[in-house]
Amino acid sequence: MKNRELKEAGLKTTAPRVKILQILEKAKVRHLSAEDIYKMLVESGEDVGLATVYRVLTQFESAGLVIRHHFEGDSSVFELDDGEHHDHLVCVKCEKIVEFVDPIIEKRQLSIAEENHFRITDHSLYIYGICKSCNQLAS
Amino acid sequence: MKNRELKEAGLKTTAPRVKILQILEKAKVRHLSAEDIYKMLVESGEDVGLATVYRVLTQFESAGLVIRHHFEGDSSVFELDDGEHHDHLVCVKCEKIVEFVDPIIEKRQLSIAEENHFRITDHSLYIYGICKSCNQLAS
DNA sequence: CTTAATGCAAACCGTTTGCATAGAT
DNA sequence: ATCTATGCAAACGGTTTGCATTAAG
Repeated sequence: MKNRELKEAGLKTTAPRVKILQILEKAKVRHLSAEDIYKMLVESGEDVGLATVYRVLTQFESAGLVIRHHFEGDSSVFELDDGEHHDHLVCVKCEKIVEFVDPIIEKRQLSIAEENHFRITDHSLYIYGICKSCNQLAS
Repeated sequence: MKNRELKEAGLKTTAPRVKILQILEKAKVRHLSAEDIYKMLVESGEDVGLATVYRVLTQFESAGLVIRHHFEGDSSVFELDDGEHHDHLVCVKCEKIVEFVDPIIEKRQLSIAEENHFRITDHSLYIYGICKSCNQLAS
């Protein structure tokens, strides 16, 4: 039941919120834009406005249910926050995304912030490259 | 003379291009938005349109004179590309930016790409936080 | 019943583009 | 003289907001 998670986040149980949470949990792709989610809702016959999708995602973000990424480029993408921080390795050809965590990098980041007297709030590390399969296709 | 750099980049020597290049080279702040640059131009009495600032910056980017960053906030910022790679520590309050290079992180990134069979092309690491002075202002 | 959430359309904001004019070679 | 660059204003695309309506508790 999604109701539980919403309640705990202090959000009323409404159709759009439940639906969006379901989509985020069940989608085969982990990183979705507001537009992606909106389209999925429309396709599954839901009557939800794009504005609501944005509002809900923003609320989810504040509630810690979701993480918003500002990928280089146009729109933001959202992914479920399962509490496990990770960074991203992105294939610039096929857009495949591999998530990873590297304790050494994490530690160094903390040290760097500390050395510069910053109270760290967040960080984003994206490594861009070409994945194995794209690499094999002569380009 | 800026003419040389422009020529080498295959760009005609025009007043807006020369002026913008000068600003990027001389500004006390290394990372500037298009709007920042536009304001500086206007303040120094230049008759340049914002659209031109964007066009010129985009050309500079293609020419490798400048690097465009998409930080967390709204707009993009530009900095001179002096060929020295570095990452960024960004204050989310006052937007102060500290540049750094960490050899350990650099090395780990290579390993991670390799482990995942990615041929690395690029990467970006932004650490977001609150700097000392902003931290002291009770918020 | 009371107050918060939604849909719609309009507003926003950074950035881009079309077009007629000014400027570089 | 030729062809690119510029300024202006309008267009754009993602995101936010105002407001009347609907629904949750």
